Amino acid sequence: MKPTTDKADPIARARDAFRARGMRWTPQRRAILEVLVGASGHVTGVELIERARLRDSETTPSTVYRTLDVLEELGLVSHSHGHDGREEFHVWPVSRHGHLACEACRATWEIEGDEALAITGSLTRKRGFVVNLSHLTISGLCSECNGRTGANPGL
Amino acid sequence: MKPTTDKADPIARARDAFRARGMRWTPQRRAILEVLVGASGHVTGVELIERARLRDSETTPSTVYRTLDVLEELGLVSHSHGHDGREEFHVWPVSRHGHLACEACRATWEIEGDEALAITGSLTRKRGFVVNLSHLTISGLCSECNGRTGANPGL
DNA sequence: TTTTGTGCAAAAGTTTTGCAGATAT
DNA sequence: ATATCTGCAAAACTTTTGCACAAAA
Repeated sequence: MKPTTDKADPIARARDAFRARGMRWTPQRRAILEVLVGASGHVTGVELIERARLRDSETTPSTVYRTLDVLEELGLVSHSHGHDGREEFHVWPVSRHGHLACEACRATWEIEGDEALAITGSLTRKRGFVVNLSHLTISGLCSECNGRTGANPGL
Repeated sequence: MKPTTDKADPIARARDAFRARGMRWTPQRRAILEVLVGASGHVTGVELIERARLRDSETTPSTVYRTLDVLEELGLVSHSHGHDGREEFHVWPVSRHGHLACEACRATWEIEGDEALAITGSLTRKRGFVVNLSHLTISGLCSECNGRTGANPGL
């Protein structure tokens, strides 16, 4: 039989992490975590606010951003910035993959497996640098756009 | 003897690019270009505004941002976003290199040569994807910080 | 002279902050 | 009981936009 606290449940782990530091486990924090866990890939601050409101209509922007700060301090979440400059958050990089983004058509693909290894490998070997794959977005031109782009003399 | 228009001068080339498209070459645009060319690495929008003002005190934010848009359309400048979310601009990626950034100590290194090739190579071969190196920042933990970091259970 | 660019001022959009009241422990 | 959170409202900041005037070609 299972214990009431499932050790594999990320939400439960987060709750424990909060409590272990004397911080409180509130409905808002739970809602925000649930959204993050349920999201595949990135979520912007604004999306997070909207989705969290669906679960707890009282959730306000300030709470969301403050919670995200805490989550990031706890190492449970990390954020980067999209091409529009807005923050993009993601939880527990369970699926350790990066992204490939075409600057022309805006399409994206995931980078994982061999490709990921080709990128991280040399840096790890030569520099001892551990790449945070989930934070990685490589941009450029995809094969389709590469043909029909005449611009960018400098790139 | 040299021609009056030095073909190697990036400012002159920019001026020609503008005029070739029926766009005007103004003191403000010149000032902004000079700042960009004179900057090593990235400049944020706000920095650009301040520095351009030193050369032409009349320069306004709107002009700076509008000029940057144009420069980007012309392929003379590209931008990305720093970890604080602000835009970071850089001119003519003459030195085609990416950046490596440690999330803990914030130190950065350049990625070029073999390392750059290791990263771009597989993507080009397998996907025909042309990486925009000058837009690339790989983050993670450097060898020094990697040892002394206990946090980030998920990373 | 005509088209394009600039300055000004206000707006937009995301994220932050202060404070009084509410809540988890 | 009390230290921590939340909501609210206003502010902070960067970037964008509209419009009348100025300047380049």
